[in-house]
Amino acid sequence: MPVTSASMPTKERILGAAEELFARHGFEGASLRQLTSAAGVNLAAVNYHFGSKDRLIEEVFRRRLDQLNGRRMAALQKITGEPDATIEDVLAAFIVPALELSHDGNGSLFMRVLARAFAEHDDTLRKFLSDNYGHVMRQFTAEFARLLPNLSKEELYWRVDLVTGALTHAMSGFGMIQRKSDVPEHRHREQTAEHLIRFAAAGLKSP
Amino acid sequence: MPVTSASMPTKERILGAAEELFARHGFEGASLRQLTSAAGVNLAAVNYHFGSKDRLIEEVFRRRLDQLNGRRMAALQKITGEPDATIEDVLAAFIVPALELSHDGNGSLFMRVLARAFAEHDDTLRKFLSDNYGHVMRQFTAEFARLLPNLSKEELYWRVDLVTGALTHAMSGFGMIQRKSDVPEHRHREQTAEHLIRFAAAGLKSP
DNA sequence: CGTATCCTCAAACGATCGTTTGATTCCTGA
DNA sequence: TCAGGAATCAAACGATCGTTTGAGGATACG
Repeated sequence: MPVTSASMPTKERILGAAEELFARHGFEGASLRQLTSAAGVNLAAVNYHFGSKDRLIEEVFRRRLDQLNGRRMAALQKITGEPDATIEDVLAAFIVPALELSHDGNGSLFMRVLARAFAEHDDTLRKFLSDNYGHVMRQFTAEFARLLPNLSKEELYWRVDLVTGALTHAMSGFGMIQRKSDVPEHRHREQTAEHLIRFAAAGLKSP
Repeated sequence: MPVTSASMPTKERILGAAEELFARHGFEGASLRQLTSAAGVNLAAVNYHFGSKDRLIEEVFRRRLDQLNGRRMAALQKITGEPDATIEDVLAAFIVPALELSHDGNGSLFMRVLARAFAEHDDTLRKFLSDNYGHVMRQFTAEFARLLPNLSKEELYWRVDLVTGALTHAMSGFGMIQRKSDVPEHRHREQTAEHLIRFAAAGLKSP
């Protein structure tokens, strides 16, 4: 199934509408009829281009996570060499790419989709995410382990999990992450990153 | 302990099955036919006893939150008088009742339902929770503000929100909260509380 | 031009959804 | 004992779900 230039707009429009409606109403709550109507395409287009609703869901994740986790891994790579890297550096490698995504186009909607994926305990979806992107979390956890040698493995998993929960919660839009009108966007993003990193670092390093 | 039992009244059996299926498949994902079948009651029983599916959802929350937030407020009340209360004390008042619920009957399933409610941005459900239980979070936030006078209001909301996210995430069962077989349950609950409180306190008090 | 391929479209498929109905059974109070 | 409300039941309601179909339009290449 070659991707022609004519088919690309339709696929992109479906993915965009899917991201928004999945964020707003959940995977089961958003119907293909709502979705294709919002995208301005025919109902059958989803099954034609993606095969099924489940495969569409996977593509929504793939489109954002390939980029997001690519940037995360690239940022982490620069640190692993440095002998004087800090917890804050590793956290920045994890958080900053997500904040860049949040302020780029409809990326913030995707963070809400991601939060839903955590809340869903759907095995198929969890396996898909684990298979394709589990290595990223493992890599970051390994780096945290290197920088926190005093922590037992159990204690480390605990804290990484708590940090993950806090960040997912915050970045999916529950939090106070709202830019004041007199603060330029890139400055706001820096401030948000500082907040999250300071909080998470304190939790990780707690005695 | 089974979620439902033939000896229980119909309303209780429905509520138990609803809690389990809402936790597992979400509010839209769990159908009344699955639900009533699991509860061993007739399909029409939900609409007869609760009026509608939405009202059933509210009752699932009310049954647990009345008890949970009652205990939280009682615990907080004991602290507000004490002049030498600590952040850790306030966090304990918030966390320990939730952990007691998690280890009591099917309370842990309810924490997953609660996590879903956070992920859903459904306005009706959020308004219901805010109207009925919003005063609890406001009371705790006020107490944090008293014990952290250096923090700006904005900074405080930030950190309280991050703590909420971490705890919701952890207590809904993603985390490593699994008791080892050689640790008695009440001791495991104490250890879990210590973990959560230490992490959250460090985040709240971070410089 | 003709034809092969990609794509779109309206329509329909069977399944399942939340809800309602009306009859029937159960149980209690007088 | 028996009347009457409470509770349960099978069945059906209209609506909506994800998916499939087959015809027709669009486009590129010989």
